[in-house]
Amino acid sequence: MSWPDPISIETVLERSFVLPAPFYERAPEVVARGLLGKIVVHGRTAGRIVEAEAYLGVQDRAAHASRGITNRTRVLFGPPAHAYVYLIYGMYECLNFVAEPEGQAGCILIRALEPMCGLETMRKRRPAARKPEHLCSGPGKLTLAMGITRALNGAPLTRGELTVREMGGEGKFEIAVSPRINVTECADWPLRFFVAGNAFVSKRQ
DNA sequence: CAATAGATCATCT
DNA sequence: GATGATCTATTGC
Repeated sequence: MSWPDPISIETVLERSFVLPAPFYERAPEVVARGLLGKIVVHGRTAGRIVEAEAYLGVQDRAAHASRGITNRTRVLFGPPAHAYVYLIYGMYECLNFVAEPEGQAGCILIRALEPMCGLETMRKRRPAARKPEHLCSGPGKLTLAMGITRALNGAPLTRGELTVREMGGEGKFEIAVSPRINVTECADWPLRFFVAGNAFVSKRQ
């Protein structure tokens, strides 16, 4: 039993373009919505974003940025279109994209991907996954499957080994909204966005 | 199916 | 020294 790629990495690279930096230079909730359907590429693995959460600046007590600038949160206050990767619960890494103009904090947590390329590589990295739907259906899962680590903290998303792309021919899809998962502060803010009905999101909808 | 315990550590108080 | 933007295995229905 093998899990074939729905599309080859070569085709993805040919038919897509890298999202330009100004795309990220907006409010996190706007960027989060816009990121749904876009493609994260790292090496020969790629996945379509189907779930993302917005984290705002100082006014959002659930956001790391609410504590101000520290060693960890420095990149959150830096220029947009860069990766913010941190360790959570001592075991897993979470991938975020920095939003807002430089000097202003805000980011988007990528919570789930629909795997497109490198499924077999992902499966080797995540033996516990029994179906493709389990490969990237959570923030800790997708970083493992894609091979993304803190070494990429602060890396640009517009060039280099980690990029985010848009591919034409994307059909329309419905966007659903809910409160963010596992946050205790600002727990009722509707800042989680996902593709309605998609089987690859992290929790039941 | 749902609920829960345990693993494990950088970060900030 | 307490606390997580989590995942998995296990238990119990």
